[in-house]
Amino acid sequence: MRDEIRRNMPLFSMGIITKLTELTPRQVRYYEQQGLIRPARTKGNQRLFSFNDVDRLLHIKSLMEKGVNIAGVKEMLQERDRQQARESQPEPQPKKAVKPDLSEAELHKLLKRQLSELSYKPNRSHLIQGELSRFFH
DNA sequence: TTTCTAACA
DNA sequence: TGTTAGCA
Repeated sequence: MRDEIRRNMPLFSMGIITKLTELTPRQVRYYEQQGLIRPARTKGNQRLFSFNDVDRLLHIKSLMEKGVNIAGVKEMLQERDRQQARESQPEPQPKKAVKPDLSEAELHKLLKRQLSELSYKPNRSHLIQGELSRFFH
């Protein structure tokens, strides 16, 4: 898996990242504070982001745009990290329908939790519920 | 010129 | 989240 090395190679400055993701530097730094990403640093303490960081930031952005809060985003990304860990490590067990079912179920849990939290926000709640309703048949 | 940290009318 | 101050 030398592809992982490429994906994690620190390449992009803050300026490139903000253009690539359309996030503000403030937002990017805040997400780092929250432990959502951990970019490398230059000798001058400048952040250097990898393709993986870009990926995560875009993921974060899309979730935030749907009204998911930081806590929710954290859980979603943790779930993504768990799946990646399982893919990198040899999984000697059943080859097929185990991993997908589990992650799907957990995803639903998380979304339900989000939905109940959002119900206290009279403002956007109807929009969010409309977006998320397809997960609860 | 760009980015960093810290802090707030 | 925005924005600003003061550095490197």
